[in-house]
Formats: sequence, structure tokens, C-alpha cells
Amino acid sequence: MAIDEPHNRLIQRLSSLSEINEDEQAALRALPLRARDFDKGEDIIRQGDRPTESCLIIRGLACRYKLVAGGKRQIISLHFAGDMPDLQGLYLDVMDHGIGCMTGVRAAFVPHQALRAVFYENRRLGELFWRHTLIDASIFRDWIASLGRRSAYQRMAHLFCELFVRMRSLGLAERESFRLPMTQSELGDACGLSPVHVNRVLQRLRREGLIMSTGEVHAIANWEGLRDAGDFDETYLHQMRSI
Amino acid sequence: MAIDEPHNRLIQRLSSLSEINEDEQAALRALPLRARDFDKGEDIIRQGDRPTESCLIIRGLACRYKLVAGGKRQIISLHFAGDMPDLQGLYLDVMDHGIGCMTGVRAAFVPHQALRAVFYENRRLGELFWRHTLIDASIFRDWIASLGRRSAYQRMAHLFCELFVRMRSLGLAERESFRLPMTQSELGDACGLSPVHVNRVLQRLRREGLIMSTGEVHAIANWEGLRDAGDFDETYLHQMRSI
DNA sequence: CGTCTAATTGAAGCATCTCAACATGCGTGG
DNA sequence: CCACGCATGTTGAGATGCTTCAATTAGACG
Repeated sequence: MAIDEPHNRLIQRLSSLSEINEDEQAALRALPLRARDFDKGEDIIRQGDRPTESCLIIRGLACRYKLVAGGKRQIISLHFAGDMPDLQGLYLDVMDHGIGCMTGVRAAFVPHQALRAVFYENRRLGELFWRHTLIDASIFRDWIASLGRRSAYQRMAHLFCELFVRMRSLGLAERESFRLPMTQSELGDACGLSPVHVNRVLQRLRREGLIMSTGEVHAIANWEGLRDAGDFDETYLHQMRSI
Repeated sequence: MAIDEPHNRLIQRLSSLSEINEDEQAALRALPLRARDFDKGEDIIRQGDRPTESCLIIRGLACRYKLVAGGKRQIISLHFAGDMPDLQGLYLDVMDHGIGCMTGVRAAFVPHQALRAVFYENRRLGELFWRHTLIDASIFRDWIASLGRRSAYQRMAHLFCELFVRMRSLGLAERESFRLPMTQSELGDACGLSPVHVNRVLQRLRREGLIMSTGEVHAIANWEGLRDAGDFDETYLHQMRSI
């Protein structure tokens, strides 16, 4: 059973929110998913679009982002295989941000109508998708706290903690290391920092033995230390509960 | 028909998202709402709580906030009469943030169970509440962009634009002025700035003729100018659409 | 009138940015 | 297989936006 198969990804992801029974699995498998590949740097959706489908990331790393005055970019969130970064399109008509690809990405599209139809038949699946968007929002809140009140050093440590925990729960991190194909400039766009300063902060994190990086592969060298440095408390990720 | 009556507030608010028909109004009016008053500075809910009800702000100004290492506070969002700032509690069990009162606040509480029951009977109301949480999330995204990539001056201008537009759509702003009972220190917690710098930024906004403030009452002196200064585009507030 | 909180001002410090140069690695075409 | 070009990472130095500390003023309230 290929994990890269769209329906499997979706079911795996929703299972990380709550247990999915047979009927629910069947309903999800009946969803029409149309896969499409995107190149690195390409946009899956643009700010201002009025989408009629939502997308599910099957493979690769995607991000929400906004452009602000002066051409600067702020990355709002990062998304892995299984994430649905534009569920809000179900009930908001205009995209207030874009979704771009940090790597080559395979995404599967499902019409909003099909999703609504599934929710109509299966109330609990609707609740699960709602929950998915609520966890997104919770992550946004933590980013607000990070950008507003944490130092560059804390922010970067915090970001690594979040990504590690999220990727691990999706089976995308092994032991203490994960692959994060982002340049330092892109990390800057996520943390609200200049590329130069990102470089210096990463050096400090390495020097202090909290992380070890070789290219795109980052390893947590000292989890407790990194967690403390980043003021990280994973409660806001709201992983697993009975709903 | 008292506007301060909880059900009226709720219906007024949801009407700003989409038209509400008779049946839906009736269903909302049947919701058990228990009002309670809070003092300025008091918490409506605390981080770590596991609420079984959601609250509706009836009167006053409330905020979501987080505390980060070192005791610093970041305000995540501001909420007026009609807002439901903890709807996420419906499907997330632990509060990842607190909700506090910037002024005396009257809030009405409705059990999650009662809300779910209404959604069960009336699917479209569920969608409207979902949409409410999605707009929250959209505002979070814009705050992320502000905190990450805008200067103190831009951030403050942007905040004033957002609050003005939101309050106007709730009938809480007259013409070009609105009452914002926040100290400069609290504005700092919202914008990720020190109180001293807030003071200087406000002076500049006044000096440049963009706003006029007398105490808690702020007036927009030059809307276009303020909008430009704050790089403000209200799309992200997603006001009105047919769902 | 005295007290308390909030607003204002000045001055010094520091975190982060900008600019500019250089190093490194990698893919491509010759 | 080498030479080149280009993107990315690294380093240094100077500029700046914002913070911190400390003192003063202004307003609100009993």
C-alpha cells in the first residue's frame, strides 16, 4: 500500500488527529483526488485566487507566504506530506496569501463540493477537517508570539523544535534528524530575519551543540537544550486526542 | 431590542458573515447563554484550561495572549462585542493561550454540547461558525506578516487600520473615529514593541497627520495616508460573502 | 491635595540589518 | 574532465531601529 498514494496520505494524516473508522476511511477513499506535480519555486495557488478545490500535499515541502510592501516575503507556515494548507478556501472565497513550493511538490486536488458532500454524509469527518484548520490557527498563534517576543536565536531554535515534532508525528523524521530543504534565506523569511543573521544564529546553535547540520539534513544534537533555548512547549501542536 | 442582549449580539455578528434566515435565528435564540461580568485585567480563560464552553463577548475589549520566556507578553488578537475568541475549544481540548480583558467585559458562555447540537440540526450554522474561526486564522496570518516584515511604524498604522475596519463593520466606530481603551504598553504587547517605542511611533503618526488621538479615542485623520503607511489591504478580513 | 498610573523625554546600549567581499559547492557545456 | 557560471554560505564592518534605563510630566481618582 503506497504511502505516496493520495488517499493513504490523507487517511494517515487524519489518523494523527483522531481514530478513523472503516466507514470514514471508505468515505475518504471515495474522494476524487487529482494529483499534479509542481516545480520548486512554483506557486500552487496565488494570493487573490478564488479556488474551487483544496489541495493535499503528497510529497515535498510547501509554504504559505505573504508579500509585504517593499517586496519582502514572510513565510506564514510550512507544510509537509499530508497537510492541507488551503482548507480555509472552503469557506473563504479569496486567497489572502499564496502557497508556494520550497521543493518539487506533488499535490492532490479535491473539489470543495466533494468535501462538503462528504461532511454532509459524515459529520465527524467535517469536525476532523475543522480541527485540522484549528491546529493550523494554533500554530499561527505561536508564530505570532515568536515573531513578536522572541529573539532571533530563540525563534530559530523554536522553529527547529516545531518542525522536528511535526515531521516526526508524520513519520518524516528519523530518530533525531530530519531533512529540511530550505536555504538560509528561506529560513529568514520564516523567522522574519535577514539571511546574514540566520547564518550567524545557525552557527551559534551549532557551536553550542544544540544542532548538527550537513546541508539540508539537520540533526537535533541536544533536544532538551534546544527546547529550552527555543522556549518550546509542544502543547500548541494539539497532537492526538479523542474527539 | 437591546443590542447588549447576548443573542442579539451573536446574530448581529453572524449576519456580518452571511445572511441568517428565520429558522437559523430561532435556533440561535434557543442557545443557552449564561452571561458573566469580568473586571479589567481579569482572565476569561487561562492557558492550560480545558474549557467545556465557548464565550461570546457582549461588551468591552478582550484579547488573546501568550506569555513567553522572560515573562514577556504577546497579544495575539483583539476582540470586540460579537466576537467568539475561543471557538477553537470546540475541537481542541487544551487552551494554548489565555483570553484576558483590556476593559471591564461582559461575556456570555455557551456549552460546547449546545453548539454541537445546533450544528447537528442546522448544518449551515456550523459552517458559519467554522468560517468565523477561519477569519480569525486569516487575521493571525496578517499579524505574522506584520510582526515579521513590517517596521514598527508600519505595524502600528496597520493595526489601527484593521481595528477601525473591524469595529466599523460591527457598528462600534462612528465615521472616522473609534474608542480603543488600550495603554501604550498594551499596544506594544500587540505589536511586539516596547512601550517607549510605541510612544514615539504614535507621535510620528500624529505629527504626520494620519491619526488624532485624545486619550482612548482615536480618530483617523487621513485614511488613505494611514492605509499606505500601514501597507493595509483589507482583503484578509474576508467581510461578507454568500456561503 | 496626594497618590498612582500612564505618557513623555533623553541618552546609552545592543540586536539585527545592510552592504560588500569572498568562499564553497554544484550543474552544465565544451 | 575541466572551466565556467550561479546559487548559497560565510565573514567583516558600519549603520540603524528598537530596547532599556532613568527621570520628568501629565492625568485620573479618592
